[in-house]
Amino acid sequence: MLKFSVVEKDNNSKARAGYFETDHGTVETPMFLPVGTQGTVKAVDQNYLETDIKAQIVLSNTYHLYLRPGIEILEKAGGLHNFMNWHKPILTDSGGYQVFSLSDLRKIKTDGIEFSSHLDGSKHFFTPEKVIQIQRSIGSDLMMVLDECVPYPCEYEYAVNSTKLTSDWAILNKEAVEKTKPLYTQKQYLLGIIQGSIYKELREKSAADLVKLEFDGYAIGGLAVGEPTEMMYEMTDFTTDLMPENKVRYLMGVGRPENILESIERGIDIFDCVMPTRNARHAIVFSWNGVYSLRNSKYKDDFDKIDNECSCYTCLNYSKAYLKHLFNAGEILALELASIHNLHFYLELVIEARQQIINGNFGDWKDKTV
RNA sequence: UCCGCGUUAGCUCAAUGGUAGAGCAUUCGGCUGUUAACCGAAGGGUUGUAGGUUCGAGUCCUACACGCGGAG
Repeated sequence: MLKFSVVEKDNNSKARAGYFETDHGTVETPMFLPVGTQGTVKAVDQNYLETDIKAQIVLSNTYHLYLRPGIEILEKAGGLHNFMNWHKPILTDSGGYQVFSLSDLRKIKTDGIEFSSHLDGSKHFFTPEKVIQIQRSIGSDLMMVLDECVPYPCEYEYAVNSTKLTSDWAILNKEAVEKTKPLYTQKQYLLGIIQGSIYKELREKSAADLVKLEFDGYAIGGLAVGEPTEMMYEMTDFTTDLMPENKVRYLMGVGRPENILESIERGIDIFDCVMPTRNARHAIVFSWNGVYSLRNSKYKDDFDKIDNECSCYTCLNYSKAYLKHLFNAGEILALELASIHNLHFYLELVIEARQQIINGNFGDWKDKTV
């Protein structure tokens, strides 16, 4: 069982500072997971992730790694940690999100999901058992159950059936983990995913079904898929009350800096999102002074750093004008430098949030920051 | 000097005599468990100049200017 400890609780909200331990190290919460779908956080070398960005854990993806390079290569490499030379914890998503994002290429059946590979059109069938088996081959420290991430809006009738499917699969995921063993030396834990779209009674049912199964931690899935932000906050707030206090809580796919702080306040411990990396590649940078686009012409002769308070590699060495030039010229260094900065900012944000919770000042700090 | 080809958006180029467009560039948006170094929108034109033919000319005719190639 994954041991999650709460270090300090906020007096005025559900925010909490804690940590959990894996065989690849401790993760202090609240924490943000850089997204490394294909065994790489796009445009950022593992060395920067560890030393400059101070990432404590990264997320990777079962579906993508299964298609390429494939489980045979991953096993030959001795697992993903060895393969990508990353020595800290890895969490793998199951492919449930690809049910949502590759909706034209898949068919959902009662016992699993049929995918047409987006790479070569070949057919693949994902079941809860199969997804656990692949995550064994990957060797992720934290595995995710196979679920269905439904779009927004979602008809009630569809959400009822989908939530039941995710609950049924949760049982099979759990059994598959109990029936199999890790291929490598590290322990592997399994997190359940609470679904239910925007319907509170379905979130309640989903949470109840999953809590019974005693997962190592619990995620909220199916949010940040297009619903209004207030609705996302409300569902998060509602759902964290249904989740065990002594298990890590993961809000999948969220989000913007303000979404993360608001969700910490509502009791979430870990987050992942493509936003800092994808937006970096699209010339959008985050800072303590807000978000801005290095595409804008006003930065062409702005020789200040992206953020005067930032201590990241990019800000220590380069100006906005230079970054803008690199983006305009289509130079790949732009993608790397902006990604390093954004991830550094996201990590600093959650690390600072943790410190503020411990100091008993989270609420005031959050209000000033958002 | 003659012959041929060419001249259309900032650039490279489209457009059977019938509402002048595209790509790139520029400017501005959007990205939330990555099919995304991606996607979208906007601005931008006396079609080299001056005439002519025609209901109508970027398109046909004449002259001139400029560029490229060839001949002498």
